[in-house]
Amino acid sequence: MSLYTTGELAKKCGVSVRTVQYYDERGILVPTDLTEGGRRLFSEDDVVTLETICFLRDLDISIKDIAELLESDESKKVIELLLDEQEKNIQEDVKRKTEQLEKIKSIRSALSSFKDGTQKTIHDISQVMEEKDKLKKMYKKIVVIAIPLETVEIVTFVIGILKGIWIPFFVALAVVSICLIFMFDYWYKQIEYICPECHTRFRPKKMEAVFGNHTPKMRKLTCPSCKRRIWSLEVYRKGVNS
Amino acid sequence: MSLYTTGELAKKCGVSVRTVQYYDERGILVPTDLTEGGRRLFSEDDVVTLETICFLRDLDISIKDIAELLESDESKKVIELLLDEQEKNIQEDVKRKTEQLEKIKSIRSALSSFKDGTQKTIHDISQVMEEKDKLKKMYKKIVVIAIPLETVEIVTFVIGILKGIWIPFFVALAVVSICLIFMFDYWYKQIEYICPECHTRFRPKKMEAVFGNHTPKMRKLTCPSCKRRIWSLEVYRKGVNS
DNA sequence: TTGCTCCTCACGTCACGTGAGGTGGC
DNA sequence: TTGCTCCTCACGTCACGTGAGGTGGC
Repeated sequence: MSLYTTGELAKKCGVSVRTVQYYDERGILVPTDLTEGGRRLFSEDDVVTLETICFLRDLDISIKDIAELLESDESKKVIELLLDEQEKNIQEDVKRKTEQLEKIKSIRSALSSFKDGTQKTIHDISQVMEEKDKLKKMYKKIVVIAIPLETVEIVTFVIGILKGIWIPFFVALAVVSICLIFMFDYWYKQIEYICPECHTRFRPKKMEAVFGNHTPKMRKLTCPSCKRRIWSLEVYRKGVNS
Repeated sequence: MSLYTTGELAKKCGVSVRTVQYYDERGILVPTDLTEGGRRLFSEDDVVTLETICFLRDLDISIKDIAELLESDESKKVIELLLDEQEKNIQEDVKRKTEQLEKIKSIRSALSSFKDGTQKTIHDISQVMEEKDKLKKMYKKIVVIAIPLETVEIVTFVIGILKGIWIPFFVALAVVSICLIFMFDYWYKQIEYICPECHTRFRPKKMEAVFGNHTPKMRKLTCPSCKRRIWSLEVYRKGVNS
């Protein structure tokens, strides 16, 4: 039976000498023997142990847990519990990191509308993103109400064409128009914009809010502070519903 | 302009007092003022700074990098570089963790064929999984060779049926049979099995290897050490091709 | 005898958490 | 005056890496 020195064992298993020493210190890889000079000597069994440790460490299982596992001989359940737990941990990590990746994407696209990269810019972007969910919820509400309204309009219009009865259409048109005005008001009360030039949060004039050129997240508006007409970022108004 | 104490600021931003103190220590959140008694006083600007820090920390950006970012005012490129780097890091992490999840799955399924949960069992499983890639490669080779052979057999068989010319079929059959014997030999030389009962690595008898009941990863074999006929795990033979 | 390996402290990493013991401020 | 908050050390966390200074073993 050949015995290995610390360095030999380390090389065989692809770890550092310090790591082997550390595992001894932590009590999970105790050398089979010591020389008179105090040097560690490891057996083939120790090689197996170290390989096992490396295998578990590759799964990011903590040394504490590995110690428990190695001590509690003959317990399948310990391993299974450990694997379950570790799986959960990793799944949560993956979820978190996936969200982070999404966030980074959003930041990049938001960043492109700002000219500078000041702290204020980053803060503005963080604000936009914080309140994104609230904005989304509001738009969902609007869509949920708008769809049946649109349906009624189309149906009454078709009736008008097919049967020549136009009264339902005009009644619907009136009702829908009133609803749209209310919805606009609802929306207008809950949003504001950030000027990417001077970082001011402002509310647009109603006319601009209605007719301004826009994308889902931005709108070409005149900033009341710096007076520039510029693509501004839509955000949920602070203080509403809190 | 209202000023915040450490505790107030911490509460407002949802962090601990100690964290605020630590950020001051690291120089990224220096209080606007100090009382005569040495207590920190933070302004509204400091709130913005802390919110920015929290936003960046949520992306696991290090305090060192945050410090650089906050100091280098007016530099969009710094942020973009940071985001790029962080994105890479996170993607690598996700990749690694996804692999870990796959591994855990495999371990669970391998574990089910063992009765105990000894260190040896874990080591056996680690060995099985280490050499999995090699096994897969070998099977790929076999399949790549087997598919054209099978095709030739089928084609010649069809020719036989349609045209009554059977000579090509029998010639092909002979050739294919010889190839299959060589392939079996190739396979047989590269694999061995682990007995889940006594943890012995062994090579099966040829007859059992041919006719033994099996799944892709296991085969019912007689362990030469403990003599039990048991579902054993297929592994790549140690020392081959190294 | 000369390199080389190995040994044991002991500090550094990273972003805080957690006391301890003392004090400011309402 | 009494709680409450805040202050500054200073140690602990986790799995090692990295010297320093000394020694074993071929």
